[in-house]
Amino acid sequence: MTTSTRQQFVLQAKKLFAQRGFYGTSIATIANALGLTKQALLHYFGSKEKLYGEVLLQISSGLLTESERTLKADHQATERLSDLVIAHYHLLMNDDDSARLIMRELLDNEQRAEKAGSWYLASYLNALVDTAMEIETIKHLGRAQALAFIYQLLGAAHYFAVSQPTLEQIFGRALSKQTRAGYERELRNLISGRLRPM
Amino acid sequence: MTTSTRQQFVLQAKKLFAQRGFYGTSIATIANALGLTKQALLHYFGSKEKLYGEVLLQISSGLLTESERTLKADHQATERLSDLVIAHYHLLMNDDDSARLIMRELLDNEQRAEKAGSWYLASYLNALVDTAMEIETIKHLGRAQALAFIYQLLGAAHYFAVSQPTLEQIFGRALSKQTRAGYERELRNLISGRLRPM
DNA sequence: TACGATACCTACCACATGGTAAGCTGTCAA
DNA sequence: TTGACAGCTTACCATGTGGTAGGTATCGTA
Repeated sequence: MTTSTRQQFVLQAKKLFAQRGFYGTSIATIANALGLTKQALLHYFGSKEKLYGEVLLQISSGLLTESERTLKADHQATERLSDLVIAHYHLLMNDDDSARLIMRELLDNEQRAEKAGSWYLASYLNALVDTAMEIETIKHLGRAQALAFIYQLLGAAHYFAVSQPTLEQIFGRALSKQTRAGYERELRNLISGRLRPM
Repeated sequence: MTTSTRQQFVLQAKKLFAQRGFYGTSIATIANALGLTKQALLHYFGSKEKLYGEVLLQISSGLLTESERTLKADHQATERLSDLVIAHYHLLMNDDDSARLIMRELLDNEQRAEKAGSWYLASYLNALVDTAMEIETIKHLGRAQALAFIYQLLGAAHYFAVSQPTLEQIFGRALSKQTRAGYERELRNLISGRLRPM
């Protein structure tokens, strides 16, 4: 199966935007990576911003549908929450371009309020907080506190996903690999530890 | 007390680099913000890269000395770890330019391996892991697992610090403020929950 | 008073950038 | 057979970029 040229542009752009950021990536670079000229790119997308928007859109809808799948499972709230976070973690680890791009979007959000950065996070966060509020240990603390808890878990996952190259640079291949191997378990420990009655 | 022009450049650059990233910020913009021309900037720093390096250096040494202060307290390892993480959290929240810039550095690390991104993290992480290894609950899991745990805490702090504008955009002023207010407590809950014997 | 250094400035440059205009080529429906 | 359109191309352009060269004004010091 051959991917359409248009889609190839989106994929290539995603990779490069994730690596070097929006300003650090020229449309010429993207196009040349596909053996085309930047005018071909402009032919499809009209402008750099629009291409970027398309990339964001695809990432967001991808994450959204992926997470909806996990949301359907009807375990206990405690388990479900744990599963959701872990699923999110794996998603980010398996698609580090997305992970990086979202993180960048988080940073740039003030400036170029593409606002597409909020989208997926918004609905996703709400779903997670709802789930957390079903749990006794959390419920009585109120929604703001539940959000804080959820956000810590996402942060723990996302930050790690984005840090792989740095960690390898600091600690070397061996230790960082080992850490990666045990990260999910540690994440579960963190969650279950917090959710046990105090 | 008046800050030297040179130092004003560093501060202004820090702010702009944090907001728009390295490529998104031109030296002309930085200089104009101080009512000077870019040649004045080049006079002091020679090149954009060097200015950036200086910014990173100051941030790193700032965080380093700040954290060393906290490291000296001779509580129990458990408390000390908690205090260290909380201190780090406050640091990032009070200096969000630093928080953002470091996060960007984490993302760009592969590319422009300024490597100054590792610096502070390296020694800091090691100190934290050492502390964690003094705790029974963690010790027997080994160093890699301890690192995972530590990294989750830092992620929880750093990710949140960097997300303020986005969160406000999603949840509005009221709830996000409330969440911010309870975040430290929740962070403590997370840590103590994990450190209790299973 | 002369000298050198510091702190800037104007002028300039080569090059990369995002984008426009216009054209060429193949496909496919009328 | 023609005409429209998709999918590109070359040519071109205005603007912004980091950086160089060379100047001027100010000031502490010999």
